[in-house]
Amino acid sequence: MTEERSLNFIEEIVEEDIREGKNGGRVLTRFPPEPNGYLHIGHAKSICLNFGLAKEYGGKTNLRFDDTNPVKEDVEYVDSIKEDVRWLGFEWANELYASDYFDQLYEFAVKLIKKGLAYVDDSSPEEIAAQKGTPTEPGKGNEYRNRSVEENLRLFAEMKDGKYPDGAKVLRAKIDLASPNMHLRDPLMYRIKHANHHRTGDKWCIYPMYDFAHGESDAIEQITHSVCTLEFIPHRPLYDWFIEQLEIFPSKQYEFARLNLNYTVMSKRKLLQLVNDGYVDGWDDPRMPTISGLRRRGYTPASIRDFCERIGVAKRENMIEMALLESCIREDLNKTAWRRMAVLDPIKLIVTDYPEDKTETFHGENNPEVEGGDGSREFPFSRELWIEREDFMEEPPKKFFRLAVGNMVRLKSAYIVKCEGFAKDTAGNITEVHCTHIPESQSGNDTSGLTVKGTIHWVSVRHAKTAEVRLYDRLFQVEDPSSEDGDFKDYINPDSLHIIPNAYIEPDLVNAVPGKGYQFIRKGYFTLDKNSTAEKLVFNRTVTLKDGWVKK
RNA sequence: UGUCCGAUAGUAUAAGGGUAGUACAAGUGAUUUUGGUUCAUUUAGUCUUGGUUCGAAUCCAGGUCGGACAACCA
Repeated sequence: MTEERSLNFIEEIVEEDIREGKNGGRVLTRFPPEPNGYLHIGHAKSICLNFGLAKEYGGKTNLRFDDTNPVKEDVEYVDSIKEDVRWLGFEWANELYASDYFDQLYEFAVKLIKKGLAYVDDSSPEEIAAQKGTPTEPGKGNEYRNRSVEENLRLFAEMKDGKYPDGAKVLRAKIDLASPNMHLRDPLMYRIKHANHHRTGDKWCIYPMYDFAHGESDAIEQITHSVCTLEFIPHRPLYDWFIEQLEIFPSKQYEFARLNLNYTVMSKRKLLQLVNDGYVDGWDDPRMPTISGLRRRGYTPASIRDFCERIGVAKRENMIEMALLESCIREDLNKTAWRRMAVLDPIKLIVTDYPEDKTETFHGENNPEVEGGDGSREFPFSRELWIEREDFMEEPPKKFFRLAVGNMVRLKSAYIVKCEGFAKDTAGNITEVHCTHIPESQSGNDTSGLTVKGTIHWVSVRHAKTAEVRLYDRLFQVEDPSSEDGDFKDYINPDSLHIIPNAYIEPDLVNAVPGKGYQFIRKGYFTLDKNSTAEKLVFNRTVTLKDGWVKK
């Protein structure tokens, strides 16, 4: 009865810690975004991991904003991050900010100065970089390194009191300039920034570096498992050094490989460029891999959580195929989306033997995957219908199951029709398809005994409503834009957005509600765009249906 | 030419000294009033060379390949 599920390496660590009674069996994780951009699907992986761990092992998760750089951060981002985490379905135990700890962090720094483990350096950024050496050559010190504790205490206090301009001085940890680990070569702890902070206002003009704030914040909150991405592995010895010297709670850091998705980019810097340079409509453009973009595109929280579950957690670098994400949303929507009919690229079908003034009302299940169909809706049928241009072929290949002269096809939830002919305009474009119908073949009442291979969707011309439909394709033409030569923006897919200004939709679709997924039968899953209005409906295509039909 | 991390089907991820499994993708067939769904089925993998062992994806050693690390960013 026990479902045997394999654990990822972090779950194994947590389980072992619990077994050994570490931290009294307590599990406290945190999700620590910097409020300088919108969350993306890569963050979703981290969110699902951190919150998932806590949920799984009876613990809690803090939401902590790493807001140590006031010039890049903004409340707009704080708000969007909170919205996205909640939308994904997670609730944090505490909403915290690294800036909550600025006083304590300042005391920590003073303590290190007093221990002779930190000093004020007047060097310029260039000088410090030069003195650090390179990964293969050791760095060397400077005269400031030998300042007395008293002088350091005085200077650091003066830094705090605003006596010096930006960049004049920094506080550095005194560790080892010859360490093979660059992060241990006297890393910066504090820098001077006369900047207004979104939380602390003008209280401070010195701000701690991430490396002197993150581990300490974890310790203050008594985070048991501090989970982050691979690039922080070399920082870990530094965090451990601070914890040891400061004698504070020993949070343990564990690193996993960040998510990479093909045909997109996943760095906040690059996403910001796409937004600022106008390549997309904003952070929530449906082509963006941001949480808000996916939401606007029609992805559901459940599908994203499922995706994060399926990609797993490990330490090797990875590049996940977009097909997996699409598989997750299709699986979810297949079970929940209401079926509707819409014609995106119309051509007129005339049922020549159907009276011009007659209208019949047919109905279709909302969702055949649900027991009972999840209810149904009605739609009118008449002599002239819109069908997809691609559902008729003048010269069909062998296994073409749709309309061609002499072929029969089922009009979904209505009649079987037989194609008798078609009409062309002077340019040779097909303008009409002519059919006759089999009256005994009415859906639900079919006594015709006929079986047909194809079923196509349709909308009554006289009753059709219109809507703008936006079709999205991958944002980039190559799997990994960042690894290509030149600028990643050179590889943007020029056809990533195709707008159909006037698609014909069945009447019931005017009742579509925001946030719900609809399957346009045979065409894909769609959802209302945030800019849709009653006067002008706008649908975004979330994802196409899988298409097993390949022309030979 | 330093330190650290990693390497299992196309893509991910399990197997923790004892049958290399799962998902997605791809192929085939069946069902189907969506060429969807569902079901069945096939293809396809342990970076390399040695060693330990009755037995190695797993442990050890060397190599190869990939990645990370030098910002008053996080």
